[in-house]
Amino acid sequence: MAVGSAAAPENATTAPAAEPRHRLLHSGLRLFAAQGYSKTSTRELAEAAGVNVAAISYYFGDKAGLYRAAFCEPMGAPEDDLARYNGEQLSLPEALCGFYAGFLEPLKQGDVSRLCMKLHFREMLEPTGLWDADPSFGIREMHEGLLAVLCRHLGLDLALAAGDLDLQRLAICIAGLGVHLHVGHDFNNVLAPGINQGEANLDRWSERLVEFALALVQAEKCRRNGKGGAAPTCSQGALE
Amino acid sequence: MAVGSAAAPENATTAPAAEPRHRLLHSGLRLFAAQGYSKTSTRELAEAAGVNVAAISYYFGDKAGLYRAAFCEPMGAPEDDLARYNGEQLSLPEALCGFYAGFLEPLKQGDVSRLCMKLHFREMLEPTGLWDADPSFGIREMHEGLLAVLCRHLGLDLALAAGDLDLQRLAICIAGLGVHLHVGHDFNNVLAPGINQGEANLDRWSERLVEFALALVQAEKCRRNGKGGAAPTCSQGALE
DNA sequence: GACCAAGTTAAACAAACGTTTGATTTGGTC
DNA sequence: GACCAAATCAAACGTTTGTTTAACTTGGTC
Repeated sequence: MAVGSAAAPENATTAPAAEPRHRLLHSGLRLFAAQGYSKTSTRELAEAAGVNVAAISYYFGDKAGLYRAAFCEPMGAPEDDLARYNGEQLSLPEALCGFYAGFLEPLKQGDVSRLCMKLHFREMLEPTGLWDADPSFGIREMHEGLLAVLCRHLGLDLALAAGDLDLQRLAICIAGLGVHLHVGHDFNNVLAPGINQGEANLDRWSERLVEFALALVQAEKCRRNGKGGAAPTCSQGALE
Repeated sequence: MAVGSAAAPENATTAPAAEPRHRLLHSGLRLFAAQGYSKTSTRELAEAAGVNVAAISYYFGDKAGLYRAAFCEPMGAPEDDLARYNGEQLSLPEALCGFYAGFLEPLKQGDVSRLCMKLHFREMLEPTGLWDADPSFGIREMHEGLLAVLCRHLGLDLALAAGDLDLQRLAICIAGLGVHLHVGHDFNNVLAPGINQGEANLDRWSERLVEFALALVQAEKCRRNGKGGAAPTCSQGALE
């Protein structure tokens, strides 16, 4: 008799520890992140977890259920991340530092968090529809939080931000620096060996990213002040 | 009787047009880029191309051969890209403009080039070993070309670049802006609708990216001049 | 018309896939 | 010891996978 993924042996009388479930979750995170959903077979998942194949459907319904669980469960609330950089009273460097902390902390915390990040960014190239279904990993919230921070420090109206494609480009580039840290992680390690290894280097990443992001904001601010009303098409960006 | 992927009907007497081969190459590019290697079946590929399944092994040996061909064939020589920004006489803005042109031109040229790019960046997250095997898409050459440009304009010794992790970080970030344009392409289109559509917007991307990259270089230059020999650990970056 | 190699086809192949089954073990209750 | 639900298992299920086969069509040569 199969158990739904929501219920399950959590509510056992003496908590006999649903370790098979946890082991599956862990091997799922590891294997899905490393080789993708399709390339990972149920038997491979079960063997890596040291459990029987049937345990997958028993605990998670099916393979997709395990993927969903591995994708969603090991993650903190998104409000935590948002609060770290979207506080009204924060200075721009502080806000950016908090923003990039969301990218760097998973790298410090070890494999589990890093693989979880990798699993999420994989969905960028190969969407399985989990982005929309799961509100917990809100990339849209992240983007709009970043827009709010930028508007506040550039003296722009947040209500007009959506149509201001140059502001959007700035936000995309600032976020892109953080994203590339993960997407290109393994690759960067080959190009510049050791650049992601050790807490010292990660702290150095944090410093540089904040400095670089500040430079981007500054460049955008200068551009906006510099051109005034001179150029014909201005803050709107041609839409063709 | 199977035909090797190298030989094949090119050398037919009257050139009866190996359109099945070309059609397979095209549907392979499209489907592999959209859903990945494993999620794409040979029957799906054949049906999309309007040919028989056996044509895959006939023209490409096997599924992996088709992937390899779709990955490598539709690409120009890498020296073209390199020459665009690594010329000794180029100013920094010119060099950066040439650098980002390599990212933006595929977006202008339509679906085929864009999908080809997507197929390549997918390998970042899910390496199939084609990076090393195929020297044509040299990301390493791109990175080192960029390092050369930066050294030239920052007044640094290229021979010391490899160990200068802060310079490496700068190069990674500059490249990351271009990479994120593709990796986050579909996503950015949702966050900021229309931002990648139309030649006008792509030209605007080019302007901004060059400005932003210049700002990054400037920030790094300031940092290096500002600290002088004051700070204990300097341009080397701790390796722990 | 015989002949040939290139190209194309439907059908079949073994292997791997995700999932389900029914029996068995486990640990606690009465 | 009887009883039960939760948990685990090896074995089998039907499907889909990548690949191969052998028959067949085509177009040009002698």
